[in-house]
Amino acid sequence: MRVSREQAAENRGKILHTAAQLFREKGFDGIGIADLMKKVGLTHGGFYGHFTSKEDLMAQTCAYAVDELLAQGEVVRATAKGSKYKAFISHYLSSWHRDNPGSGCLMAALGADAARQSPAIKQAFTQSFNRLLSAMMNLLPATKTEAAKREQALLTLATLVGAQVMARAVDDPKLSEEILRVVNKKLH
Amino acid sequence: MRVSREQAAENRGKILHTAAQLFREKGFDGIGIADLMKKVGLTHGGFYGHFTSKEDLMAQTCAYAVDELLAQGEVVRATAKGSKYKAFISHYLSSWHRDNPGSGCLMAALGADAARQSPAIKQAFTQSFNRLLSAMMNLLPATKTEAAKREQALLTLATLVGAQVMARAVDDPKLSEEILRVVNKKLH
DNA sequence: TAATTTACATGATGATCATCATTTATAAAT
DNA sequence: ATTTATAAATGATGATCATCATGTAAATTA
Repeated sequence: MRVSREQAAENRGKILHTAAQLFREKGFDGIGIADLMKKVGLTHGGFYGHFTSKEDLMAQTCAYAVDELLAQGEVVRATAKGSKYKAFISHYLSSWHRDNPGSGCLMAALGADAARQSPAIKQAFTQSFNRLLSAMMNLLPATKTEAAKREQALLTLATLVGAQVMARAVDDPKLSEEILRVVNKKLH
Repeated sequence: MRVSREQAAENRGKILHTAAQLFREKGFDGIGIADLMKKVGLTHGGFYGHFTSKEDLMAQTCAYAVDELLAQGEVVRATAKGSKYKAFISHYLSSWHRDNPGSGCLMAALGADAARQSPAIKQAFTQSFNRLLSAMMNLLPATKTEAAKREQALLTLATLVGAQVMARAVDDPKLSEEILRVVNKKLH
């Protein structure tokens, strides 16, 4: 049953949005095409009209997830009272972010997965990384040099990603909270 | 064909050692029992005499990998000229470590995977985390308080893990080197 | 030496997976 | 109004997976 052009485009967007969430929640290997499409509200057969393969979807999802993250970041940025940089750090290290990887940082959720994937996906991931890094640099005081901003953004991003990976991996709630709290404190 | 008790024990150890390597290289979902056993030099059927399930192996592998890491850490520690803490950081952020996740840090290789696994595995992972954290604290000057050592170890570990995850995920060799170099510089 | 135990091999099970050929229904084009 | 194009549904394909029942040969025990 054919649908309208706009309906098809909307379906394609839904696949990307749902994939961006499920991949981050369950990993690239943790979700299949059939389950993904069921969540979208379609059957698995229609998938290959929109994407040539699962790998194709994985690559496109990296870019899509960053689009969403940067849009989400604009909101945090607009509502921040004091330093936008510190507001971002606190937001990143929140327990909400820890408990909702599906709408959170791509690096923390899929960085380790991406490292094991094909060159095509690693390339898409690298572009996403560069976009996130640039966004972080823009939160830093304009008085600093570009080189200094880049170094600080790299260091801070590494710390944030590692903290969130560890906070999510451990079972002990107190330990998980401690990781987020201590890193948040040290980063301010 | 039955083998001797010691041969059986050695086989069990080989399974753990190989699993510890392959899981870190390919992720928990990236390697199957049949391929793992083939790498050990046995067939898949023998696996269930040593472990009750793949999940059982995953949990035991977490502890085993840390045993190896701590033994490996003793070597670095013994051969370090100056500060053992800084020697560890440089070793962690080396390109050798980036390119050999199979014998590297458990957190960086499997942290994101562990977050998605069953409580039993997250529990084993948490114990491994605590052991690694203690080992890091022991590298810090004895003059500091336990609380201060713990905070610094947590912060540094987060930064190291995040840096290695990112360095492995990106495709661009120069960018990957930059991440390791900048974080290494900032951490000294 | 004979009996027993058991580590591993073989082969099968059913589940899940990505992918694709075919069909169907409906939007778009004529 | 008729034709054409196509998005999605259906169902099948072969591959891979974890797990297990059974067989076998050799180590252990008696």
